[in-house]
Amino acid sequence: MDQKNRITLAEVAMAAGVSKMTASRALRGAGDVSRRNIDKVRQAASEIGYVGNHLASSLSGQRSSLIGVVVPSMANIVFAEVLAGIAQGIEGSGLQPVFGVTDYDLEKEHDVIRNMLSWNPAGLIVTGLDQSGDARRLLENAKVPVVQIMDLDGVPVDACAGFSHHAAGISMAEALLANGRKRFGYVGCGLDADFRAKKRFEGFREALSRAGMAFETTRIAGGLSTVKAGRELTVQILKNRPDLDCIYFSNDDLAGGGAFHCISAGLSVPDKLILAGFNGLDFVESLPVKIATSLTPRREIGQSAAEIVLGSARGDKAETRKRIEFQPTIDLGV
Amino acid sequence: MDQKNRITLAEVAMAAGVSKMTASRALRGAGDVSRRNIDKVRQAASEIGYVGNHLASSLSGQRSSLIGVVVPSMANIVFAEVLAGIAQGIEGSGLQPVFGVTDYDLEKEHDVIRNMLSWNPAGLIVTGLDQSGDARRLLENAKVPVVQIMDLDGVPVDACAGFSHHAAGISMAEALLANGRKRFGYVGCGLDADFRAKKRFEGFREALSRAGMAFETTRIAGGLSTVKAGRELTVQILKNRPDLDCIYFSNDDLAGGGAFHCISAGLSVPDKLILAGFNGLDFVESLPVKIATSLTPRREIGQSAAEIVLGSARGDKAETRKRIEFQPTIDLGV
DNA sequence: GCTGGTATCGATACCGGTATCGATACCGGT
DNA sequence: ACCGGTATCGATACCGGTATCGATACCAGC
Repeated sequence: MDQKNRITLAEVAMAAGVSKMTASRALRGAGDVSRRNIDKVRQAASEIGYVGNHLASSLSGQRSSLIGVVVPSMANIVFAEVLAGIAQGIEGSGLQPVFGVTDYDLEKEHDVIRNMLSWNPAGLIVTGLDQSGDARRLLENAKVPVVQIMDLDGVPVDACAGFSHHAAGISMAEALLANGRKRFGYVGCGLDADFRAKKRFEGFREALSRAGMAFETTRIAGGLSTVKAGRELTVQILKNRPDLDCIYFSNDDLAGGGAFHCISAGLSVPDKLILAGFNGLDFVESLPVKIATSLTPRREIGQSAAEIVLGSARGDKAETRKRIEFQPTIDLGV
Repeated sequence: MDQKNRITLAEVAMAAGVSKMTASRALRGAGDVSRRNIDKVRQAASEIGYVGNHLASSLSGQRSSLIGVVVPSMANIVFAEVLAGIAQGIEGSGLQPVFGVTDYDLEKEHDVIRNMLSWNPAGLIVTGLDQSGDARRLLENAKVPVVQIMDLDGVPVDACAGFSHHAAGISMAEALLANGRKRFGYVGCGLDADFRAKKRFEGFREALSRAGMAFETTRIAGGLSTVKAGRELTVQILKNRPDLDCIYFSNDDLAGGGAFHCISAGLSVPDKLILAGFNGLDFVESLPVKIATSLTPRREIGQSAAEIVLGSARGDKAETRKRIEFQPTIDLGV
C-alpha cells in the first residue's frame, strides 16, 4: 500500500525529454535552463502530478527546510500563540515547523531536542534558557542556529528572544505597591517545573522585600495552571486570609479563576482586593471585573524567533547570538 | 558554519571497529548482531556523540517518521489541544509531528497538504472533511494513511475521527427547547470559512424549524471568535432584541464574552436568558454564571487519530477507512 | 572429515534528490 | 576561419542511512 509508485523527478525529466538535472533546475528555478525547457518541465510535472521529495532534497542539500520547535505544553494557549507567531514568521519561506512537547520534563526535553536535531533542521526554537546539561551541550554542539525564546534570565546558547520574567515580577510588584497594596498573597501552580513562573514569583518577592514587605501567605499547588485551579486556590487562600488586598497569580488562567470566585462571592475587585495575573490573555480585557496583568508579546516573540532562523539560514552572520528583548507592559486595570 | 563535521554512522562504525551495517543494526536494535558488538557500538556512539540522521534513514527506508498535522488556526485552544492529544498519542513511537496552519484558507490548505506530502510522512492528520477539489485529490492519491478529524458530516478520504457538528447543533437546540426557551438569537464569527461552526448553526436552525420556530435574530461577524468579539456582539444583539431568552453562540469563546456582558449588565443568567456555546472549554465550569455548552473530546480525537496513523504505519489494514465517532455531551448548566 | 544449519558480519546497491564540472552549441569579433 | 565567451545541458559523485544477499565462522551430527 506504500508508495511503490511515487512519481520521481526522473519520471518528470523523462516525460519532459530532459535530464534529471535539468528538471531539477527547472523546478527549483535555479539558473542555467532555457525558457523552453522550464516550461516543458513544469508542464510535465503538473501533468503527471509530481510532488517532490523533501527528504531527498534535504539530505542532498545538507540542510532541511524543517524548523524544530520545542514547547513545554500544548494545553496552554500561550505556546499555541507562539507557534502561531512562528508559523506566521516563516510563511512563504518554504520552511515547515516540527514541534515537540516536553510537558515541563527535562528528560523529555532532552529527547525531543535530540530527535529534532536528527532532522538536520534549518534551525531550532526552544522554549526557555534552562535545559539540562546534556540538552544544553546538544544545543551548543548543534551546527544549526538555535533560538531560545520566552526568557532572558540566564545565558543563552546562541540567539534568544523574549523578556525577563524576574524583571516582570519586580515591575508588577512595584506597580501594585505604588497602587497602595499592603497585604499580598501568592497563588501558583507547577512552580517546580515552570521555571519562568518561578522567576516571576521570585522577582515579585524580591521587590516586596526591598519594600520591607513579604507575601503574607502563598498557595502553591502542583499540576497545570487552569482557571478551575485558580478559582479553587483563591477560595482556599481567602478562607485562610480574608484580609488580603492583593493576590499575585502565576498567570492569567489562575487569576481569571480568582476573578470568577470574587464575582461569585461578591468581593469588591479591584477596590478591596486586586488580582494580578500574567500574560494579558485575550479574555482578560473582557472580564466583568478588572484584573491586573502583564501583557506579553507571545506572537511577536515567535515571529522574531522565526525571523532569526530565517536570517541564519540565509547565512546572515548578524543573526547569530542576537538577543531580542521584549518588554511586557503592565496593565493594572484600575 | 554548517555541519561540515556532523558525526556519521560511518564514524561510529570505525570507532567501534565494525562496518557501517553492523553499527546501523546495533543502534536500531535490529537482529543479527552479537551482544559484544552491540555494546561496542552503543559505547562508541555515545562517546563521540552520534545523533543520527532521520533524513537519511527516512529516505532509505521509504517512509519517514514524520506525521503531518493540518489545522486551521493556532490561536484557538481547541486545535492546540488536538495537537496535544496527537503528541500524547504518538508518545514513545518515535514519530514526530509536523504541522501546518491554514488560517481557514482553502488555497493555503492545499499548499500545506502538498508540502506535507513531500515529506513522505507516516501519516497525515487533516482538520475537517471539506477541502478543495485539488487538495482532496492530493489526499486521495497520497500513498499514506490520511485521517480527517473534528468532523463527520461528509465523505472522508480515508479514516476519520470526530463528531457531527450538524447533529451537535440539533441536540443543543432540542435541549434548549426542552428547557422551555422560546426566543432564540444567534451570534457567530467567521462562518464563511469555519465550515464546522456553520454546520452547527444550520443543525440548530433546522431543529428550531422542525419545532415551528426560528432564530429571531442573528448576528454574524467576520474575523476570529474571541471573548472580546463575543462580548461586543452580545451587547449589540441584546440592544436590538432585549427580549431574547436564549442565545446560541458559535463557540465557548463567544459565549464566555456574552456571559461577561450579562454579569456586568446584571442580567439573570440562565434564568431569564440562557447562553449556549460549544466545546466545553476549561473555563466554562468555573464561570460565575452557568452557561450551556457541548463538551467535545478534542484531546481524545487527536489521540485516536494518532493511533490510527500508528496502526496503519504498522501495516494494520483494519485502520484504513476506520471511522471513529465521538459524541459531544450537552451540559445545559442549569 | 564432511555436511547442513545457525549466527554474525560486510560489500554493494539503492532511496531521490542536488552540486560539480566538463561537454556542447552558438555567438560576435578579428 | 579561428578564438574566447556565454548559455545550456547532462554524467557522475555524492548526502547518510538501510535492504539485500552472499561470505565466513562455528557447531552438532553422522
